[in-house]
Amino acid sequence: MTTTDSASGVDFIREIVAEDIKTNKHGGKVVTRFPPEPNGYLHIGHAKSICLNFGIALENKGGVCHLRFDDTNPCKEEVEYIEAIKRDVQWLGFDWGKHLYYTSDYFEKLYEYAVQLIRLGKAYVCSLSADEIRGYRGTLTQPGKESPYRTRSIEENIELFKRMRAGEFADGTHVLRAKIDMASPNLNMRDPAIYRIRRTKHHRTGDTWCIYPMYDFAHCLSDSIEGITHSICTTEFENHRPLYDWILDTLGVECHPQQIEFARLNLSFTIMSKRKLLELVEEKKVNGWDDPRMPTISGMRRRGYTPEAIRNFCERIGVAKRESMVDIALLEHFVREDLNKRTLRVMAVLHPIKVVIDNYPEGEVEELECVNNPEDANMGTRKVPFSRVLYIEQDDFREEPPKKFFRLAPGREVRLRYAYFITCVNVIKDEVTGEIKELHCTYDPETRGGSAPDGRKVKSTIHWVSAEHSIEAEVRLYDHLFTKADPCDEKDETDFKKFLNPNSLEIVTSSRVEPCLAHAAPGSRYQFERLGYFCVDTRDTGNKKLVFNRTASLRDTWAKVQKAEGT
RNA sequence: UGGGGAAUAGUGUAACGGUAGCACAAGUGACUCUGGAUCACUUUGUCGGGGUUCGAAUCCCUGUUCCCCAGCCA
Repeated sequence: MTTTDSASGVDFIREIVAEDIKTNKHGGKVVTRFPPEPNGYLHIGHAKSICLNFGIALENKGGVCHLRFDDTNPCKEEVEYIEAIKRDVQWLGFDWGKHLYYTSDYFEKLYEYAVQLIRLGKAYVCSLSADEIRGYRGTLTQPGKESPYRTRSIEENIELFKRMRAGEFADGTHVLRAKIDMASPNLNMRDPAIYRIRRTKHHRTGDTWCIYPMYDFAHCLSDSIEGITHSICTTEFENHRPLYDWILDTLGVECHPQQIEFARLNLSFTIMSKRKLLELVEEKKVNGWDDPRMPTISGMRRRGYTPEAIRNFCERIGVAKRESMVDIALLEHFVREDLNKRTLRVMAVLHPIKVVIDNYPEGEVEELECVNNPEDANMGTRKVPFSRVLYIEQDDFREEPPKKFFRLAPGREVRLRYAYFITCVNVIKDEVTGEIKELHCTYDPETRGGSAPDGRKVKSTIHWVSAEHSIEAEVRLYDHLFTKADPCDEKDETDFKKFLNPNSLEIVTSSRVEPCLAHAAPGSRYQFERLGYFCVDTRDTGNKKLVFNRTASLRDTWAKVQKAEGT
């Protein structure tokens, strides 16, 4: 695990933690938690939080990080999400050990805390409707009005709250509210609701409860119950901290964790809102939560990302409070960096064009030795069959080569990687359409393996496969999900879908890959030489079908040249 | 015209009164049997205006801009 505190300073949260350890604030303990709501899949923004929370626990002796499902709203939560979240955290490389918790496990305790709050005269049952409560709340600039139910006696409140629990009231008829200050400039302190009635089956507690605690009430107390020392969350909860502290102080609990806020991750050309991601899934704009175009952990895993790459990314982006938008190129950099070191190189031709080597003996096949990974000699070599009829990439041939195009062209000699120098001698076209059907070339037998005894050089090396021996595969090329760096930067909340990239998925159906890929394991990763990093799709690869997902393309200087020349 | 936060190269993030650094991106060159990788070099920055100080990204004053909050969501 890479948790090296690189050259310069640590982030402000780690600074606080270090200081607290030094001053023995929590008896020297460090207990953090990652508290997802099981209402969707985890995304790269969650990965940042996971790396932070588990990372801090790992870096400090005796540190622990809990995984706690914040399941206080049964309307939105499902078991499927719980399983997915656990899988994703584990896959990222983190271990909560025995510290797996659910807020719903604390429902009884939380109920008792609520009763205690009532006894203290600090909570009351309010029978205003939701609309009325909103009206009484006031506005950002005007104070709210006190609810007429605010003065109910403690006894009456306890009785009513009991009856709420007993299911005597319909949804929405009553709510338990903290009695704080309707004139507070912080709207969260204007007698926030802390329990509501919801006759919804809970995915874990079933029909046991018909009242459920609100986040503000449940979260701080769950932290306290678990002995959390540092409760790290995102900046939108900063306004909630006074309430977090008020509840714990008012109840006088022994453990009062410190809430610390950091800025959530924004990544260019994608979105990070669980709600919006759900929308894409439900409206079939993508093929599920694990669609390789999604910024979800499961999507990235299916796309071929490695946990190491994601962790390195999370470490590099840092932790701070300012709102920011990280360039998705940085994420892509870290996958390439990791995959470059670890993947087997193979040859695959995405858009094949037939090449006949005129002077190569018909029927002959030779096995040529290819390096598996030039970055790592330990990965060895493999044999790849070569024969008279080959496929090369359409892009690697130009009948009329532009300037700076180094690849194959009529009369030009190039190297077939690990094979021979070939020279294009003829171009066969369809008489009607003019489409290039096949290329005829000659090879130089002296250049076997890829180098010329006479020392002559070629400008380019291209990849190839033997027509007869190669196998067919489907290759899925992905591009950014959105065409706009910040798709949510619009007045209208629904506008983000206008910027969905229509070309985010390109399916190439008749690619030809090296025979060694015939039994490639689902999920295994490769570099297709000169093209990019690809992995075998775990969902759609079957007996008859081989499907590859492009994780990331290789850096392409030629594409840059073309772009610069405007061709 | 309430309250809470935040402003450092194109992007992200350090520097905690003492040389503004790192990564990505961009550019140049070297090398190369991947136009990959690698290596070297380069461009670009402290939100504005005042002040304190020998010295300010850092401290003070002031202005500006951006983000969050009026769910019985989290």
